[in-house]
Amino acid sequence: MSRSWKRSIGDDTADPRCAVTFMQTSVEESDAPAHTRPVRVAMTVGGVVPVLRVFGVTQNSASVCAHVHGFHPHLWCTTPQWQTLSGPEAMARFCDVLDVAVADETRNDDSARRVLEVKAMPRRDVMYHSRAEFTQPYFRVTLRRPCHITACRKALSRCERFKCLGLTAPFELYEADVDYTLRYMVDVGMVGCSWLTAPAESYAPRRSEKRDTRCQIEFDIDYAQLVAHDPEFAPYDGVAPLRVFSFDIECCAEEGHFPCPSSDPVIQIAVEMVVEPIAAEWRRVYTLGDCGRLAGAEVIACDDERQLLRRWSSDLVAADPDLIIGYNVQNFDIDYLMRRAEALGVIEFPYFGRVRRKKAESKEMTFSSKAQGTRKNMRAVIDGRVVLDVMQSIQTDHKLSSYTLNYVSERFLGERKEDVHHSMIAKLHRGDRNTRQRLAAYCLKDAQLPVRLMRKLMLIYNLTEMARVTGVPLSYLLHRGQSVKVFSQLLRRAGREGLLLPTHARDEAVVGDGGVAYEGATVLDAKAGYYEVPIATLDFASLYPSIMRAHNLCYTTLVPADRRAEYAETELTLTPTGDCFVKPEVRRGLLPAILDDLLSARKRARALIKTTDDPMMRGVLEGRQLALKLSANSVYGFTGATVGKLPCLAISASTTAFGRRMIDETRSFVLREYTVANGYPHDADVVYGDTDSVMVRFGCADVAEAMRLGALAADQVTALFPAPVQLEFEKVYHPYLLMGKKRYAGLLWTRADRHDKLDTKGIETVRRDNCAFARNTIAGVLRRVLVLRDVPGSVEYVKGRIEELLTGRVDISELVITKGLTREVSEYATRAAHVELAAKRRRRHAATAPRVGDRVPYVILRGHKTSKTYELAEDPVRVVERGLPIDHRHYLEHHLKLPLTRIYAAILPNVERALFSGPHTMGSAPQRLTRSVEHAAGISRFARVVKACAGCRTTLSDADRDAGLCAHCRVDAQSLYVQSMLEIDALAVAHHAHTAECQRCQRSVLHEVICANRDCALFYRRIKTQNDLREARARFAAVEW
DNA sequence: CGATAAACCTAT
DNA sequence: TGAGATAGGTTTATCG
Ligand SMILES: Nc1ccn([C@H]2C[C@H](O)[C@@H](COP(=O)(O)OP(=O)(O)OP(=O)(O)O)O2)c(=O)n1
Repeated sequence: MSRSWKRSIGDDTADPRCAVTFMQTSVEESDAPAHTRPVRVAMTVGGVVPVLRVFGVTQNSASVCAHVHGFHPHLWCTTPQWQTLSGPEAMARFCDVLDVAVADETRNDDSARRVLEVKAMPRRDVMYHSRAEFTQPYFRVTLRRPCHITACRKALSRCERFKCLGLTAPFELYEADVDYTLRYMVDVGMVGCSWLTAPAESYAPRRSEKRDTRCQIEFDIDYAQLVAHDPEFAPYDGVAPLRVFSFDIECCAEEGHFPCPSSDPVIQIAVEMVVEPIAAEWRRVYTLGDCGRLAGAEVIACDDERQLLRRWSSDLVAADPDLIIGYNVQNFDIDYLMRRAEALGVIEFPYFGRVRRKKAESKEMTFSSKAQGTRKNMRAVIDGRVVLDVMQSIQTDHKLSSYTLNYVSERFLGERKEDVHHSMIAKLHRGDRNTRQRLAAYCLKDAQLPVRLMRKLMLIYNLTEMARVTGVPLSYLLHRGQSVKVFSQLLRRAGREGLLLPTHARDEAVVGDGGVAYEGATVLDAKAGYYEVPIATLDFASLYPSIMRAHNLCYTTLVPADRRAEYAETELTLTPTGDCFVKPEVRRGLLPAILDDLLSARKRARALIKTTDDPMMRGVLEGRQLALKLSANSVYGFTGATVGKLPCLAISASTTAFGRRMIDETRSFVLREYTVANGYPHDADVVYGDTDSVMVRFGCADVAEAMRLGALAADQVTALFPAPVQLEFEKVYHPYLLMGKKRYAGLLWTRADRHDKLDTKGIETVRRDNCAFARNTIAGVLRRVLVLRDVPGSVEYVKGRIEELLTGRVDISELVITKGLTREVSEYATRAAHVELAAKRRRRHAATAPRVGDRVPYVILRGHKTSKTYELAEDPVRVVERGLPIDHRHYLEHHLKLPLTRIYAAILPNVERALFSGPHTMGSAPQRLTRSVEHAAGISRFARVVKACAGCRTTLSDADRDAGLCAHCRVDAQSLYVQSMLEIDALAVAHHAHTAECQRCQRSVLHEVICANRDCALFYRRIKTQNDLREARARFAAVEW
């Protein structure tokens, strides 16, 4: 076991007489001239051939690179005139003609043969069920290189080229859109993160002078020799010890500027190396200039930046990590380091991948999906190492209102983190060894946090499991979407049954009303109201997957309308959309089988949740369970994805149609069965339902009885439907506030003796685009009404909150609204506050401005009555720094009033009078805050400077200017004096308290607080009291007492 | 001014 | 050549 920073080179160097077994972490494409192949392979070819580099780790933590030879990509095709191609002679001619055609479609390639083989094989199309054992042969076209696949597709589309063979009809393509890496993995039965064995004597170890990589074990092997193990069974269900390299850099920018790699130096890099899941850890901090000692970390002080970069790069190579992690490392750190090294001419720097003589790269990628939106990111490509950007993982798995390291640390680790403002970084760097030591401590912390997040979120375990269940390599999980996972599973299942996936022609999707291709689920009308009796919730378990399994919905089971006559009625299922599928007894579909796998994995994850009491752990396992559920639902979604690889709306539309029928039947059953006429004390009512759930008012007053009836009804309804469809009694809401479709809140009970929690759906409290003030206030109301059952208390609470707001006592951090920037600023059709601000910020400071996919935080400032809201959005940090005036009344009118009115509509008569009139709505924000935006922004800069009375803030006449008080206030100067002193005193105390709290956070009272954590309420409070104090003192000083 | 479209985010 | 799906509520800008 490797127990040092450097990955030890011990007895692990491969002895060809022993087998090598390792866990695969990455599969990468490369190529080499065929004549240099060190191992014998089945197919003899010339020119450049592809070589797969399979990287991984042994159980002893030795790094491995297997150069896998002899695997060539292929696609399939067929033609209605297949009979023309019977016989070896015709095939040989076809092969030759195709080779020429492919050559004509290929650029920059050697002249060696491209079409290596065309072989007719008995296969079938996954589309449609067919009884026939054999319909027509399919031709497997093996090509030399991955780039020839595209060329071959183009060649096959040119019908005229094949006229000479008597082929005039267009070819139909199959599996012509499969990535080479995935093709290989599917064909050899290798799933992501699986264990592999190169058996003894099957491989050729690389002698040191022939090594291409820096892995400890490096060998060549024929692809047919490398054995892939099933991850289902021990010992191949485990995870190898992975070496994880986490780092963070600090740069020194010009005053007030964001660092720019062409001019601004990298001054520190902190690294934490860990071996997962073993707790071995090493820490190093590379500093520019000498630096005091750090506990638990080695300081490597460099005199020169070039030396620092070189040292970091070579240390990374020595550490030989499998995983490189960090927070936002792809967008910032890695890219910056590489650009910086280039600017400094440190040519050896980018060679920190595992492949010698290959540079790491950083390139821009955009990912776009409906659920995730559009995200533009840099992606670091480092051969043999997987880059896991913890920020990106959290962005895909969690919906948060901010994704800064500060915010997520607090959220997931429960600890505040300091953020050193860039101007401070330069100061600390330019100071002495002590200030640099301080900086190094921050830098190190930022390198350690990603490791802690990774552990807490169990990223490695969760990703490994997902890679194994869905079959895709780790990198696909990090950079691609749901569809490739479904595609991978489909390819595997189809392959096992001799079926081929047609390559879908990309034409315009048939889009119906509102840009939707087919009808989705039913949402029952909500009987809005406040229910004081228990409402039982019945919910189908994994509804769409269970429908697809129950009715055997699949490409392979679909029967086209004109072939129904070939089947007995009992062999078919007619779906509500009029589509027809064969029953599982005739043929079991691929999709149901895929869903079986995913759902059993989900079941295992759910079972694990019950084994722990730690809420954080439960949360993580819950996330894993949800990810598997999402994958299962995405199997359904894949069939409905009209811009995807294999849409089949008969499947997706039938699934939703069954779902609609089921929710209707469930509703009718409950209404019909649970009646006074049938001996129950009350007539039941279905007050709401969405897609797969019904909310039932059985009429009983106690929770236990509602649970009993709910469970009973669930079982009865389950019996109405084919297995594995199952209606579950899940929970009771009591009381229940139903506001409308997709909007409700209720106290949730899963057991009769105590409630679980307040559950809120769709209401403002769960929406990230509401400010915390609105969310917290509404949540406070819901808690008082539904949990404490104290309506009058809730009214008082609201009034108090409104008063706080209007008197300027609400912290700015509670008034920050965030909205996602969903596209480029120029692409918006209408103006919107967050978009205008994003544009403004770009003009101010392009490097720190929000990018597509980022969330834009803003507050609304006071402005002229004629101003549009979108003109009044401003960056919260700027607002605090400059003391810009917030439009508190805007928050009342636009973020609180309507939501609260809707909530109270079911609870209180005359909401307007009860909540929004009275003295608390008068407000009396301090004058300082009532300056208009124009004033603050300097539009009235040329106006004569007026001076206000320190007592009442009225404008002072020239005569009173020097005194600082108007005639009226001068009368009571003495009490004003006391008042002012008290105000200054209170502010000083508050400022001291905030500073002290920040010092506690930074774990040092000896130093000035330098944190600028925008996601920390304390930061805003501290700056605000600081400003208030300064102004109060200035006002005081302006008076001739 | 009222209707409608655009934008966002959520429920399932 | 990549991208699971649809339903629906609310706020704000814009159109007529
Ligand atoms: N991201 C999602 C969530 C749901 N659905 C569809 C398919 C689901 O079967 C159905 C019901 O959704 P639920 O959220 O109730 O989840 P499930 O029924 O799938 O799972 P369970 O109720 O077992 O948690 O809605 C979907 O297509 N995509």
